[in-house]
Amino acid sequence: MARVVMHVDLDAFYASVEQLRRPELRGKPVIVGGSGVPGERGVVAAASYEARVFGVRSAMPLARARRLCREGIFVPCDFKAYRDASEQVFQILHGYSPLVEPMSLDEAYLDLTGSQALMGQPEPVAVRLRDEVKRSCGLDLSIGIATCKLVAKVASELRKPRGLVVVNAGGEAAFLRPLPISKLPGCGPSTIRRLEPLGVGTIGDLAALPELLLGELFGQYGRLLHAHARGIDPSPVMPPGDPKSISREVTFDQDVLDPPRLRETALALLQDVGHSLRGHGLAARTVAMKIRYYPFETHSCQATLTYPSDRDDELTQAFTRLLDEHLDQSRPVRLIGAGVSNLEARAVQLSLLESRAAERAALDDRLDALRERYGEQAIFRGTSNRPQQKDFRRDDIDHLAAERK
DNA sequence: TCTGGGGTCCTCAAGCTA
DNA sequence: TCTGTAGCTTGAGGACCC
Ligand SMILES: [Mg+2]
Ligand SMILES: [Mg+2]
Repeated sequence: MARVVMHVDLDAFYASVEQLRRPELRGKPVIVGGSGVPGERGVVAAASYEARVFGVRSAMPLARARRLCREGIFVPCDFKAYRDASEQVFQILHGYSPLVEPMSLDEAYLDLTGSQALMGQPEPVAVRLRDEVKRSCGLDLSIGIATCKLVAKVASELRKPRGLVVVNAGGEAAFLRPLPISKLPGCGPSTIRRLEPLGVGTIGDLAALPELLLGELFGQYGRLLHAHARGIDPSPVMPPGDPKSISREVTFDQDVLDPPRLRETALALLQDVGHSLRGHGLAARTVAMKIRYYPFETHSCQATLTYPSDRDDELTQAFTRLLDEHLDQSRPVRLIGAGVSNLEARAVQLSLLESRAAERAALDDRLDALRERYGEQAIFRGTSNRPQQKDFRRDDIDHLAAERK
């Protein structure tokens, strides 16, 4: 049975939240970005549709946005406000499907497969959802509905703002065909640059290329690209899981050539990382440092601990080593960051459970070594029988058990 | 115009080992 | 016993997303 996947995306989210709580900003070109410090280095996080008329776009340096839009109202980011608004919206989303995959504060996939009897046809469901979010949160959103996540996402982006686009089963490839490859999620500047010389401008052009060629050019991603261009994307809607990495970084308003200050800044960031790590009940095996030197050259390095840790002292020790080894003290630093990855659930208390698990793992290693030396059938765990092994004793037992019935 | 911050996933190379 | 290799881990960098 074909799936019913919905992609929901709030329109100009941060800017809309600002206009919602400050009515004087409504109908005006609002540009959200930075932290509000004059002269800071920052980019546009969101622009209201009134500002977009001037050519202002997300990810554009604020300095450029100011030149493009002299009458723009520049507002610093307030993530707490956006998080609060986002939570309200997600409350509503959960009323429409038990399976919601958040992609960011302003975006989510909902799996509506099999909900027709309960909820009705997908399109009227989408209209109700849109109206409910508007009524109770005051925010506009766009919706795409299709048989897979990829096509649903392209659909939701197509008629923003307040768009609703449904792509019926079987119509995926035809829907994508005329669109420029830039609309395909995952197809960014670098991929576009490499496809251009092949004469690929539209998703249809891309779909026409042999899978082998794409595999040759783009490796694993090439095969995915080939499927995506045809509207094929079997990836399931997944509930949120544990984070895979946690990091904090800052770009200085002016480049810094002062090792003690860099160190203090970085260690404060790392403590924040540690705090978040413990908040998630996780421990990290890898500690990482990121540095961006003047003018814009980024380096990263990482070290793996012998065992996972969530303790500031241990993380700090590893991080300090990275800093001492890798910081080039002669170069001005633009950005510094700290992070952890290779995360695992924190061991419960200190002990039994954990040390037993470790013992078991060590035992497995020894058994594997013996098997390598003496053959697969040589040895098994005390409690386990040889799988599939014809063993007359077992046959007898099985036979008796069957007769006893 | 001068390039944020928080993530995810991929690639490639090198070392290790089953 | 030696050799070859497949697969994992680690580390650096890059593309991409919002
Ligand atoms: Mg979005
Ligand atoms: Mg959005």
